[in-house]
Amino acid sequence: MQETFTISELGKEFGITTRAIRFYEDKQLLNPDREGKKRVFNRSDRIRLKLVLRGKRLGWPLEEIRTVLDMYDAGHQGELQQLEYTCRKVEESRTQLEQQKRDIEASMQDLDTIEKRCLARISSIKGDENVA
Amino acid sequence: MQETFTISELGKEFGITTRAIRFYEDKQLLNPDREGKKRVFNRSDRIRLKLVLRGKRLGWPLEEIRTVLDMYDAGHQGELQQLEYTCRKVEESRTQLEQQKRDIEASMQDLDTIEKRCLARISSIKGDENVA
DNA sequence: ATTGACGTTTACGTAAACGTCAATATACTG
DNA sequence: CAGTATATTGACGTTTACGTAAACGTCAAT
Repeated sequence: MQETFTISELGKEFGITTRAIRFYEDKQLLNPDREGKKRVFNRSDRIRLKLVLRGKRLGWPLEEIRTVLDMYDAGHQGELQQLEYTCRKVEESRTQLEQQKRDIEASMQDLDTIEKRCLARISSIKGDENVA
Repeated sequence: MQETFTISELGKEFGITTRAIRFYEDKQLLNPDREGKKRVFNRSDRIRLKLVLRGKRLGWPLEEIRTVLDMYDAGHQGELQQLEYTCRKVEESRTQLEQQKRDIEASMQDLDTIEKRCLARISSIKGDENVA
């Protein structure tokens, strides 16, 4: 595995545009090094980008993704105040994830119902075809 | 439980504005009856609205929510073509939900890690306080 | 008769999350 | 050394999902 990555390498790997990556940096989600003017992403930057995309798949706004990313760092250094704040944020995120999980379960069940109805109707149509 | 609902009743119940509800109607997510010009929502409209909000919590765009809502109806009536199309759409949604579920599990684990680190640091700080 | 609570449509405003140029620099490549 | 590829920073455009008035109708209660 490489040590560093260019912006277009990461774009290709994750199927996003370089514009998007620069936008994430602008929004403080990423903070790559520079060689001259060029961005140089290390492995940790790449992981952060992965986390951004995971957050996106869960429908989180970038602002919220940023606070989660910040929690990763905040766990290491910081004062008591900060650490306790982070703990509360962790709880909030957990609550939200649990809600999303329930929503997924419910949606899955609904999909099952829909599919069963569809398959039943399909086989009834095909059955009629055979009868006719 | 009431038979019908006004727009503001539903807004209050679900904590959204009437503007949002009208917007959902405009985007074909809802189709309430009218008494004169006034919208009259029945129980099924209310359930559709619930489904809309569930979709929103999962981060789906309204357009996608609409196709899911359409699947609920498409299961009942329609021709073979339509039914098979719906089945494929069901599969797509299932795949996406499974991805989201994986993302939630991963996020949960990350939150655990973060919290443990935080609690460890907190107790170490408080411990130092006692020692000092 | 008017006030207040609710409803309507029309229309412009806005924040988020990029897309899409344009102009420019830098690097390697034949 | 010209050409091609890749990078940069603006800056304006676009889509989604509403917010926010404005201007008006309706109906019950004071």
